[in-house]
Amino acid sequence: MLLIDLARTSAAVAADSARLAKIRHLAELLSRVEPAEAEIAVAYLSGELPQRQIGVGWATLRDLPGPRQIASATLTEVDALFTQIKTQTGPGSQAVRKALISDLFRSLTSQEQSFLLRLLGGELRQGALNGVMIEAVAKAASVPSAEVRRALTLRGWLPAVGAAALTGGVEALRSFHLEVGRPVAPMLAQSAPNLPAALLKIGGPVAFEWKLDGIRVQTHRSGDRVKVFTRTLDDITPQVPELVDAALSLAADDLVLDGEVIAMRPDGRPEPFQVTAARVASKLDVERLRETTPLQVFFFDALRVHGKDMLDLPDSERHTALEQAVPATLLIPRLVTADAEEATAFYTDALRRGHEGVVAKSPATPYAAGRRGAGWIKVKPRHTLDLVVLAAEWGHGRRQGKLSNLHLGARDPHTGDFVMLGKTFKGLTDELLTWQTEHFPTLADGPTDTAVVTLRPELVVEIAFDGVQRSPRYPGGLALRFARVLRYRPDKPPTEADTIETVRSLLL
DNA sequence: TTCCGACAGTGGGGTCGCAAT
DNA sequence: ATTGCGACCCCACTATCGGAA
Repeated sequence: MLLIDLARTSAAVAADSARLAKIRHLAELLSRVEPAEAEIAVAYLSGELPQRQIGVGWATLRDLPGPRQIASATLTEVDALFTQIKTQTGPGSQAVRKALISDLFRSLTSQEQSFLLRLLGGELRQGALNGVMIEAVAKAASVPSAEVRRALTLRGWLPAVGAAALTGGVEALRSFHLEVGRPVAPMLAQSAPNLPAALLKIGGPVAFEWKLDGIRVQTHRSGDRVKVFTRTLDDITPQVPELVDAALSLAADDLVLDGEVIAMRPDGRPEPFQVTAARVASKLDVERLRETTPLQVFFFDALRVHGKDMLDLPDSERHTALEQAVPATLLIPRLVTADAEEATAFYTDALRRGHEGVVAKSPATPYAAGRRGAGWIKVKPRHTLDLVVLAAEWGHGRRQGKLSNLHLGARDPHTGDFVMLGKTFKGLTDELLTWQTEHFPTLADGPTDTAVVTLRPELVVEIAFDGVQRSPRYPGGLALRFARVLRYRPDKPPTEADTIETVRSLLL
């Protein structure tokens, strides 16, 4: 199949806003792809590469050659080139990558170029990713989408599942099993603003567990072989030897566990997320890091114990099996209750100990991997501050032509100036975006046709955020975590905005 | 007819390892 | 030695479609 076929389909998908129409376009193409190219087609049209990453980003994609008129590139050829690019390494490799990409682009039409630019840039922007592609695969292969979903849960990689469905139908999909050593799509949580809301969503008794601010880890053990995967199914086994040891210390030797790994201080309080993230990302001298920044693992779910798959069992049964297989020191604290007061005490205790919050779980739900079902609901405290808008950036994609990303500042009471604490584009409605775009030019302190439009510090905005972290980037050495807009405060003058000292006092 | 679950999109800060400067 | 880049860790929120109620 030709790349231009995919590029045309992608354009048609982007042009139709209805999901069912997108699915029709995708299914039409998938139903005529050769078996050998099925995985490539499913990958490209859902924004992935069969190679996952090939070391090419936006910087490499700048200043590429112009298009030609005739489309001739096949999927197989492009895929082979991407594999070649991925294998480049060592001095000079970046230049080779760039040369290979340039050669490819010289042979492409403008429609093919546009498609690959978005694909390699990681922003397909056709309104169809995994969720829509699952339906398209099901339609093209004439199989129920539930079968595709089930296989995807167990395999964790849609291009492989899609290719299996297209070439082998339901039978091929049913051959996917939980395989020890191969990661499963992790179950994700929804969020609720507070405990009562979480209790209400689930109803009946609820299992509450501490939410630790660390890194999600899926741990597989078969005999003396252990593998550890992140939320995005990347293998981090070499970086977490403590976790490998913990898994090997268990009596059960055929298991898959879900948990969180986190760096703990000697006094038992958790390190800030930055410390855990740096530790887990480090690949050099892990043995030394093990002493300076030890990791601890806390398991909260069991997908397989003693060789028995438990994904379809209710949470309460999985947890019973977990308790039997894992000592209490390796378990996340958990309380099952229907009582709001007990739940509140558990929550405040978790926060007092420095943790992020709690996750409320329905004892009845199976391990619904890969979907944010209502089975798990996270609850975290929310802080707010009144900050000053220092600048705004022009948006991209559906925010093209709108002033979007806000630069936020806190007041310095000594100088009267404002100290930048980060940016946010979250929480803005279309109405607010339109208002900003019309109103901000009247506040502009300079040109408005630049990427960043500087404003006079006159507008106060109420911002919600999860916490304060140390920043090497901003002048105050502080940044807000997960900042989002709640509302503008035209009633409040900037001289009454919150101060940098208030923000600093939140860094504990 | 209305409601609501699922999905895609829009990006945020921090950190690492590697290659280039 | 420092900078730029790609990748990946954490993540909130809104708009939209279309099936469920």
